Amino acid sequence: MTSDTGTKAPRRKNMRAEEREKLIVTEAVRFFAESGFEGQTRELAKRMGVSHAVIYRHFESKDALIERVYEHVYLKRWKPDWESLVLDRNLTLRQRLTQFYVEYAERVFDYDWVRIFVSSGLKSYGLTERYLDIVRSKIIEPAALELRRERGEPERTDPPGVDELELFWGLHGAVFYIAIRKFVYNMPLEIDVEAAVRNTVANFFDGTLGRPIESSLGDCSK
Amino acid sequence: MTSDTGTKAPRRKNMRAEEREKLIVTEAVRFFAESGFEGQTRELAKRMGVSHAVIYRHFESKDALIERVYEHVYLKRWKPDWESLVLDRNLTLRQRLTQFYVEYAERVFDYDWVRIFVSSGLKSYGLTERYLDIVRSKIIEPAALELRRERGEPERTDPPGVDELELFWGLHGAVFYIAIRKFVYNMPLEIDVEAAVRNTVANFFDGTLGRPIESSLGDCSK
DNA sequence: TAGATAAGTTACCAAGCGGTCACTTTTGCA
DNA sequence: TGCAAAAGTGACCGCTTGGTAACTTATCTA
Repeated sequence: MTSDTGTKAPRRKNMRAEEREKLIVTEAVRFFAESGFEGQTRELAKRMGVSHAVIYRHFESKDALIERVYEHVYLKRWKPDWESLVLDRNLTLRQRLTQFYVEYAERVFDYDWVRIFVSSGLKSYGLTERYLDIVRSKIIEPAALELRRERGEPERTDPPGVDELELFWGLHGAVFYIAIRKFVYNMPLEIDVEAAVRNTVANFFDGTLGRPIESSLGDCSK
Repeated sequence: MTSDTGTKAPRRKNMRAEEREKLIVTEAVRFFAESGFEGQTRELAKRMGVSHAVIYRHFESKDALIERVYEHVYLKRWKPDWESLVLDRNLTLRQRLTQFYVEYAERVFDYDWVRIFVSSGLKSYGLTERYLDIVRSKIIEPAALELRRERGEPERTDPPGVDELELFWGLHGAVFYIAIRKFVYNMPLEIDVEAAVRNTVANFFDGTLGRPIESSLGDCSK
């Protein structure tokens, strides 16, 4: 019956533990992004063409797997360069934030990331809080301080007040909402994401009344 | 054993169907907002001090109940006045949008509404899409057309282009993100919501550079 | 190449869950 | 006051689901 040429050909390929674990995490990211964390391990296993017991050979529990998914999705995407970018006084604050948000959107605005982020916010394992702490301390606060200078205010060293922070949370929200519309609300975005981000930052600085409507190519690099 | 005074006192109170249904929906709204739609009917019933079969006497299925929750949460909160408010040329566009978003936030920014809205976005029953259609056609598009006039552009009748719409989606996002931070990400908002909304709208019109940082009392009524 | 070890499978458990049904209790009304 | 209809209960069904264990198959190495 078997048509192989004498050498016992394995019907099934085994993967090395490490490789399989990686694959499980990768698949799980996409899977949980689609189904939410209620998605069943059997379904996930089926996607990999494997029995669901395999998952439990490599992960202690479903929760342990979810933990790994978090790590993979959150921590791996933060670019430490961004922290110095915001402080780089060779550029205007507007240039810095434009570049930051364009790069940020590039790395973070995808189906998996956005949905898992929002899902876990609803579940509140405390992970979104931790992530947003990073955003605040590395981006929002520094930007608020830089704005003082940009505006030519006298040098001060006191930490930014609530209103100064709120301002930049507002920008962050406007940008992030682009991703929410696309990946959570499933609204068709007729403009490409980069252009949307550029426009959002531009409008943040200039205001609506001070600025003509730009084409989607929106240029604010200078 | 029974200490009542002779008249057969009912051990259990029955509710009228209509009243019970209302109570179930009310409780379900809060319950699903907390637990997501995976929350069990037994748990929900326990909160009402009732067996879970009661739910199935009044609702065909869990899905039917969820449907009712949607209705209750979404449709009941839209104020038709808003549609004419946006068009009211006795006010500046800035005044109109400030008032709209302040009222909108007042009605819509609560734990139940925001979480159910986002949850159902992730599940995509198509309901968020329908809701956002209302926002677009009643607020975003009219506002975009009014802005042309505000800017003193020559009268035109063509529908607003993508970029004109994007601009106002940006404002909407910045405002809504306030609610997301508070009820989804569970971030402590140190500023009151109305002030945050006012500041967001003000910044939308003036831009950051053109405007001093305001105190949380942020006044932009004139 | 034998056999130890790692990877994968099948069958199963026990708890959870949506939903139903026969029954009891309450209540409105003739 | 008595009784039929409405409201509520508890036990049960069957499917799902996370998790386990005994077994089979592949792979690495002495």
